[in-house]
Amino acid sequence: MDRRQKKTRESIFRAFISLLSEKNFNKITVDEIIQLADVGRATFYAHFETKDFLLKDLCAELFDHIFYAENHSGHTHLNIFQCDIHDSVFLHLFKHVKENDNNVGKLLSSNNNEIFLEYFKNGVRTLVINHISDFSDKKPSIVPEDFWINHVTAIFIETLRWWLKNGMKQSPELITEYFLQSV
Amino acid sequence: MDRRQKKTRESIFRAFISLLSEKNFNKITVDEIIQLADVGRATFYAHFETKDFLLKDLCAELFDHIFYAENHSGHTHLNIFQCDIHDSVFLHLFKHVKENDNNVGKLLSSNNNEIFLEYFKNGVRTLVINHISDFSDKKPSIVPEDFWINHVTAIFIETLRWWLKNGMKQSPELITEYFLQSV
DNA sequence: TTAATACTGAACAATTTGTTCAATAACATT
DNA sequence: AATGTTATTGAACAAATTGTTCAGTATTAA
Repeated sequence: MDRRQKKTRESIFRAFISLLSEKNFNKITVDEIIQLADVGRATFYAHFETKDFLLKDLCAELFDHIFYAENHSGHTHLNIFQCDIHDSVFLHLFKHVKENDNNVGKLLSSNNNEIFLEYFKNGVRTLVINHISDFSDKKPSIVPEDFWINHVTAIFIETLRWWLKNGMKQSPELITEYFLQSV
Repeated sequence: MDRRQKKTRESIFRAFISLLSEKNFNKITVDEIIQLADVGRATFYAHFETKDFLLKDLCAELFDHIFYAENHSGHTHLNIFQCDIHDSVFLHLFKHVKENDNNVGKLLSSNNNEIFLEYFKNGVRTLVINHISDFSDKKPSIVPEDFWINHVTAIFIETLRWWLKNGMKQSPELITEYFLQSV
């Protein structure tokens, strides 16, 4: 990719994240973004069709490298499995968020944009589906499988949000314990 | 309240709910609302400062009579306790939503507006706090009290959303069982 | 009947959005 | 270093939307 394109794109993302952390998505104007990013108006629209697409692209940028990756044969798989095999994937995810807290954390805790949360939720859901057998001994027999997947996903998300809201005081290991115990 | 005011207000709410069920809050224009509600532009702004306030007022309209009520001495209390004492409050809440599914249900299942969900969540949270002792025997000892309140609240909300998303096929009694068992 | 109040609808300025275009700058390649 | 390609710029533009104003009309409560 052309160096200019990359710089513009990153500059817009940076500005956008900064604005998102202090105000609601719907209150942010394109003018604010391009002024903070210091790019021309036409440039913005050359990169992103609308503000909605900007948000969607940002989601992809932030999450895809955590959740998904492509191997050489073009298949998509869960990228998170490639990391340290000794951690549970959930502990691993908590660590990811903590390391990256200027971006993912900031956005997940500012309860602004469903699109963002929705995107993240889908990633976690995929993860949960792949690990649902770890929780099957805790599943009450009367609830349907689909309910249970939803349930575990929601608990993970809410644990994460609680952690972020309270300033990530606990270690990722302890939070993982909270998560696992409360399922 | 003047009969005209009441009619106008209700007409706007009706139109707004109808629009909310088919498109995102941010995509709805004031023009669409007043055309569907069949009221003048100036009238709309005489009732609601902005579209945001309209949403907030709608939340109050739909939820306050479920969650809160004022007694004659002016104190606010949980209205839900006044209903059938034999039901658990949670079963009761599921019933409320089912009866009112053209409004509350429609809006909660269309994952559009955080303001709406946030408002609802606060009501549920108050409820959970008042009943947290019912769940204390299930609470893992390592998690903090505040975490646990969050957790139970989230499970209730997610159970409700799952139920709505799947067309409320289960009875309120069964869903309450799902909820209680998965805590 | 009357006085107060709510509604109307059109007109208005101010913001915001998304597009266009010609000029300029940065880039990759030879 | 020269060249052709591509990205960026900034200004100008129409269209859509917001929120306000006001004089005229209709409804209400008493």
